Amino acid sequence: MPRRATPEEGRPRPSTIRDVARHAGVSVATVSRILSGSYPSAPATRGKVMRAVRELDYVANAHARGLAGVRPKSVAIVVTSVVSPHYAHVAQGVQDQAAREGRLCIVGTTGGDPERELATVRLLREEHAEAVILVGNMPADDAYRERMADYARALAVAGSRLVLCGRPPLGDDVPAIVVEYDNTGGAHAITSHLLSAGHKRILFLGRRTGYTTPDSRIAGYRAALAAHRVPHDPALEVDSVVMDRRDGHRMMRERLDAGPRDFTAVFAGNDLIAAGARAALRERGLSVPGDVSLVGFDDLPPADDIDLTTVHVPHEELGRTAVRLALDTDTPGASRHVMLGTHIVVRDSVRPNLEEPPSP
Amino acid sequence: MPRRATPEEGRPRPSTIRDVARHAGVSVATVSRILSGSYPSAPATRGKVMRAVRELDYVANAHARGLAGVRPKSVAIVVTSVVSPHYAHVAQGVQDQAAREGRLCIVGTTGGDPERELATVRLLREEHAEAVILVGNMPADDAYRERMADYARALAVAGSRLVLCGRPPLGDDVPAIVVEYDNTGGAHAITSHLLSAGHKRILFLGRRTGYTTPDSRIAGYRAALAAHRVPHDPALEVDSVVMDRRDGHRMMRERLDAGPRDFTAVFAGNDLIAAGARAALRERGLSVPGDVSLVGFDDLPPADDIDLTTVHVPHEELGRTAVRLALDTDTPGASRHVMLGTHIVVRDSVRPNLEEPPSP
DNA sequence: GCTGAGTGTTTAACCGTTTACAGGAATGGG
DNA sequence: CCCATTCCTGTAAACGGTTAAACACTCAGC
Repeated sequence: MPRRATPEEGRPRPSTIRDVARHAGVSVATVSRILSGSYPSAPATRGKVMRAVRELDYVANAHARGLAGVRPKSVAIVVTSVVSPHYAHVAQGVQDQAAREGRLCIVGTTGGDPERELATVRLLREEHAEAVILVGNMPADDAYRERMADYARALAVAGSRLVLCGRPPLGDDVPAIVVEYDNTGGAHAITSHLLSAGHKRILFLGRRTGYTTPDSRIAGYRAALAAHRVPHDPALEVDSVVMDRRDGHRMMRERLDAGPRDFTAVFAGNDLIAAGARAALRERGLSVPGDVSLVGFDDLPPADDIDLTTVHVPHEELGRTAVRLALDTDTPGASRHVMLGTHIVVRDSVRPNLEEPPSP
Repeated sequence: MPRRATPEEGRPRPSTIRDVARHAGVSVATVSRILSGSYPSAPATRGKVMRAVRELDYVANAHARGLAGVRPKSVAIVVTSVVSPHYAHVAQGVQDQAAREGRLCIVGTTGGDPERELATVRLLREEHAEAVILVGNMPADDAYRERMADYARALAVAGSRLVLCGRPPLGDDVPAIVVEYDNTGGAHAITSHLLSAGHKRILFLGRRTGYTTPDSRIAGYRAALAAHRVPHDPALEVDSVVMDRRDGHRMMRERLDAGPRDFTAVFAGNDLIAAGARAALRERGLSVPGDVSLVGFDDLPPADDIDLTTVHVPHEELGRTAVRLALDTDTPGASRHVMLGTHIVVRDSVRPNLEEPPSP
């Protein structure tokens, strides 16, 4: 007999539905039905049961319930890190919506390590969460797509749905939901903003070929240049590896040290890079926006502090939408795809370019 | 017969331990034992089972396992919000340690609402997580203590342990683990730092009576003043309600507008307040540290950006320690209490006070 | 008085694991 | 050659819920 608590040891045991039934003088089935509320019951019985529940401080055992075939009330989100503002905001949106729908939220971090991602998805598969939301930026190669498709199928079998957040869709045959936001459009809009202010030599800080988010942003940058008939100079695109503040500082410092300044504006691939670049500019005696105009992308905390004109990304809405779509049972197996809009936020980091007046 | 999937419908069903057993030609008990690894088994059998597991892509059902009496592999953390840097860092520490020990991490947010906290703890009680870590700042009144004690007892009955992070202990009779950090010591140290630089009129921004964290910080501030025999002027303590950047800006602006400046240094209750105060000072043409010295508390992202001398709080270690202690089964029911140290980080926001040279 | 409909409750099967106990096949000692 | 010992594997009983189906009861209609 695999009883954990033998009768003689006095360790208190959480009260079960059986205890409640006994206490209320009804059967366990009645208690279950009254608690789930999905069945008519006599007011008297209902009262007795509710009183017993209160008196015994009963809470259902989530595992027993899950085992009995009721979808567990939880969604999961997997991010690289919870301290990174973008992920934190998406996670907050997921939390909000999950709480609103009475769900718990499981959070997994991978630190960008595919092995840990695999291990996490495995654990989540065991958990049978309603949805597994993957948010983050991964190289968009075939191996990656294959892996995501595997996740999607495995999770679908376990009754969970996979939601890809801020990643490109996988194809209609893969049972996954995709919630994206418009990187290309945002980059196009803010590049146009700089171009309209007369800037023609715009340094792009943070190219990272093969990664979908930076790729889309630089595509918007190039498209805007083309639309304004401004020649595209590949030498103005600077590669980044980590896309953080330190790297922004490094890129800008190296650029300034490499020779005379050949740009009047800077488009940083995200706000962290912008913050780092701004610091490097100032160290070299260049003011923003006085000497150099600067824009970023993301509209995250540092942006407001340094008065940065940037592209607003609906981080929290991304998370909320992911949960809403995943929990929307109208279209069970369908693979859906939503694209959220972005828009520029004008602060005070751009000035008209006076160095080289537009030739008439 | 409550079968969900009737034979005719082709919806794939996750493979169970029974499928694996059948596939490998052994009994379910053997599979279970081999997978748990806690029992000797013949290499041949082991090979067959592992192959079946691979071929069927089997993962155990966490609910069935939990129900069968195995402690679920998950810890939970409850915070006000995941976008707030302090909580985010603590959560990151929890994540790290949890992942290191092969655990999943459930995160709940309350938005500071006691009702949501209650609801979350309830849901977590159902979940039977190994540990429930509560981090945050709540009014330290009797009602609150009573509620925490209730949580602790209820969770203990469900087999979970309550960990209070950055909150004061509840007493030895309550089965809770407490992980604190030294607010008073840090505030004392950084106030001394200002005093040593010759500042005697130090404005404290962010008093919030009744809340333990601000209370401890202001206690350190007062103690340092006393230790240096500098008179304590209550008019130099400014109350805050929300303790964020905006409020720091407001407090400083109102103070500067209210009359002539009667302080040479500012001790902000946290780095966000410091950032806001710094912005307000600059708007009034006062430079930091040229005209006014400024220090904060927490050592979170804005601090580095604005070169703020502040008190470092071991956020992530707080989270890691919480998990470690909770999972340490050497001392099962014991209520433990750990206090982590803090130390000041000197950057460039303090200058010696020249306005009023120390009288000899 | 009997049937039938309509309520409200109970009985019992089932979810997928773990594990105490029983059982069977080698192995070795006498 | 028999029996004790060791080693592995199988059987079956929990774990704590949900729910289809059977059942009891009340009351209306004929």
